Amino acid sequence: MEQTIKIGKSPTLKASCQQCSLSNLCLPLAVSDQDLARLEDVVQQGRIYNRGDYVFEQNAPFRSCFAVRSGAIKTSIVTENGDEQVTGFFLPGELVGLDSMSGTHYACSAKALERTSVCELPMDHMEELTHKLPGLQHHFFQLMSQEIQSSHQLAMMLSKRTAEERIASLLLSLSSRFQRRKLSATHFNLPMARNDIANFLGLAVETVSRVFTRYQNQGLLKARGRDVELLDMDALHAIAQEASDAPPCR
Amino acid sequence: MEQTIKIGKSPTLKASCQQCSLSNLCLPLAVSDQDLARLEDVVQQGRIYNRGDYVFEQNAPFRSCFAVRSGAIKTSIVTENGDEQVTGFFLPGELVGLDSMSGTHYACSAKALERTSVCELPMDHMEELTHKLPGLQHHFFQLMSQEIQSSHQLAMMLSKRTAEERIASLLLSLSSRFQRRKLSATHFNLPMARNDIANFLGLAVETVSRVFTRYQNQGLLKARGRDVELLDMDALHAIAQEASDAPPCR
DNA sequence: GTACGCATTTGATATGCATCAAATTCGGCA
DNA sequence: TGCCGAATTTGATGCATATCAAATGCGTAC
Repeated sequence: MEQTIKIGKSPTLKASCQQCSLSNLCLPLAVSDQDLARLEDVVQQGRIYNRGDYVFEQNAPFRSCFAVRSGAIKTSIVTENGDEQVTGFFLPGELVGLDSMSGTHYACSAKALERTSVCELPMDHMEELTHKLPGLQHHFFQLMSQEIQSSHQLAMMLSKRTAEERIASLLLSLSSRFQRRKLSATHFNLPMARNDIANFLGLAVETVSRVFTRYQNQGLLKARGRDVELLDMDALHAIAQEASDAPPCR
Repeated sequence: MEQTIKIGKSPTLKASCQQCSLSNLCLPLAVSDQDLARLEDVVQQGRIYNRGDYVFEQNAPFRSCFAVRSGAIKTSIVTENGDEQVTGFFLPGELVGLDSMSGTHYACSAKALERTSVCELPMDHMEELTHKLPGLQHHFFQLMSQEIQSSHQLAMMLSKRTAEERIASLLLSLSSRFQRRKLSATHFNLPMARNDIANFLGLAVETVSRVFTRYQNQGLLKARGRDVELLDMDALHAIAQEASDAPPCR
């Protein structure tokens, strides 16, 4: 079936970063007004993808990174033997594709989790621009560095944390990212399926489901499908950070 | 005891990247000769650390990244509750500290695993330089992107692979990195303790030890302490990549 | 050379989570 | 509105690996 209406192929417009409500997330004041104008010459706005559409696929020739305007994207890598690892979820104001800048082909696939609009950043042009604008260059260094950090955090979770801790952490991460966008920090819709959560956190779907119900029984949250309400942020924070109640030092 | 002879504090010399045997790893031909000269004005060479010394510590003010000249470095992050995650091992020709460029303080600690010499790259000066040299900027983007990728690979390992697969992968990774430096790909000394391996791979020390002896019994390798000889690279590759012998598709 | 402490190995047991199986609910579409 | 496949939930069982415990080996300093 899958009647993919490829609006993504519609003519792209010159972006208007100045008026974008996300500009302070996407490119936090890194650039002056006249720099913004130059940026807009390079950035292409208006690509829209439906749920399940690929923004780009692993091993396709690398051209661009993408800034999420609305919706949500998940990235994942697939090994030869076919198993997949979800490497990240990207919400509005966040930049997808930085891990592919070292090669000629995309290192992961990026799939729209819901109807999603993005701005395209052709990286050859962007690199020219970052070369001219030190602030923008610095900003890109920061973004990439942050992504390394968050990936290290993920590694920490995967190797040291229990299922409950991982899920609490993810919920709190999403919460704070919604909050950054002036949305509710306690009541939101998960953009991803349980399956994606499980894969991302290195758990089985069943385990994720069980933890959700457990949390619900404990009154920490209320969840109906993807609709989630965090009822006890303090408890969740406590769970997310606790490892052992043992003495603080090794 | 720990009679730390802080040679690291000795006067640093202007680097001579041109004559460095690692320059093709560290900065692969990214820059012309005259650019190299400028690079050498910024890079400081000659810091030496003894085993166990910190090159930098988590939460200390961020200033510099470090290129390994000889020896080996491990990086790790520590959470409030005190547990540690080794996030990487760095061998000669590799660059440490890229994950800290997004903040004002180091995001991890870097510890010398053996007697180690590094070149210091003060990042404020480096950013001026990358700004002037597009090739160098591009190179830095590549390095950072690679680190994101490898961190994603680590995440994949931690969440999807068995203990045997993880260890085979690490050994092969080290092997190919030694080979890049024209050293033996099959016979080398592990720069890190079993403990570090275990932590990095999200395993218990005992498990690492057991897998080593199992591999030894199967004739895949010979290991006496840190001295390792890989006897059957093909088998190790097979183990590292196999997940299921099931049908190739999901 | 010898002794100490730490790293590594080996063994026995416990457990968190995966896996298998099946019921239930949800969401999209006719 | 009602149906169908997919997503989610719930239950029962097994296993890979952690954990606990202890022996052995090794490097280092005296």
